[in-house]
Amino acid sequence: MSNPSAATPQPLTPDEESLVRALGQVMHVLPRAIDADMVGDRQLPLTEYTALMNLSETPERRMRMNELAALCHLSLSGMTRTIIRLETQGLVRRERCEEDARGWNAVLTDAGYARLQEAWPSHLAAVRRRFLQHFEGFDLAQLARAFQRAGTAEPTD
Amino acid sequence: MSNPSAATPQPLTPDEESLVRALGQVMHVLPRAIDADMVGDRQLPLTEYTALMNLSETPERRMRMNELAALCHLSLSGMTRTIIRLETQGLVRRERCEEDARGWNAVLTDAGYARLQEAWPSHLAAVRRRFLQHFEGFDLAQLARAFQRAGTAEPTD
DNA sequence: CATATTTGCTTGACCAATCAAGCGCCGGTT
DNA sequence: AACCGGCGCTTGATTGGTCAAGCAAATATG
Repeated sequence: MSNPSAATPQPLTPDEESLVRALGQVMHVLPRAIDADMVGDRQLPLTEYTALMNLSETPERRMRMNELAALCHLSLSGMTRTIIRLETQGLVRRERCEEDARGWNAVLTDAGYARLQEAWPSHLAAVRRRFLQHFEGFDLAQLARAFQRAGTAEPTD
Repeated sequence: MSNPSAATPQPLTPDEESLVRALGQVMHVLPRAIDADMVGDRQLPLTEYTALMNLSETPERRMRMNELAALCHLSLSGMTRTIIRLETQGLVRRERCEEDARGWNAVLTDAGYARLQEAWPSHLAAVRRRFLQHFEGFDLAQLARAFQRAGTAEPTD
């Protein structure tokens, strides 16, 4: 009767339950909404924006595919494909890596930088309006730390 | 010079910045991690689990495709396809709707209910371990309200 | 009451992501 | 210096979702 392996575990409290449901909703709605904003506004999908942005934050505006993929939360092959899309638009160029001929650098072109500058305010506004706005009065640093912990996935086992 | 339409908007504060980045990480990592836990543990992908769960919470264990799609954060066609997958496993059955012959009800079978019972603790544990755990000490109700606001997407315009 | 419009759902075409396999290049071993 | 396992990236196949078109039942309209 009190066999722990057969026992039904404690269910979530109502507050936990609503938080989990609300997070589910946000995870579904937010990226799509922001992407739609940016496409509608500047014709630049969120994935491509993210790639350009990460490149721009680097001193030489270039990065190895490896590292860029990680920063964009994309698999390596997903990153390859995104960069190809950007390359055909002339926003990025690929160069063989000097110190390792297997590697490639994605390099932000001037056109790419200009496109980013143009799209940046739109992204900023979307993030503010659709997300940050709803957290006024919260301790954002504390929240950020909690999310960083949750975002650091331990392997499944 | 002070032309507002040409002015660069205020960038995010460092705290805002890290919160946004951390949320991006979470949105990418969490669903995959929980899905992987459940598939590894119980062979039941998160999408299918969610459908079963929503059906089970209804008095007659049945629901119109419409409503179920909304609760599962899925498009209607995505829902159709998920239900078809569940149907071939015998976890769900489809019945014509009595009061409107265009409509269908997805009905949770006994096998489906059993499967859900079996998978439920695994889902619960994953949610606790990967998410809720990191928010001990937070005002969860307040957080939930903020996420509910953020999850209620106003149309893009 | 016949016809047009709308509604509920499925189907087809597509797309962006993933995983797995492949291809060169690297670097250590003998 | 020839080999060989590992690494960086791309390519091919598949998947799970979306949107748009289709179909049948329902409802509104003349």
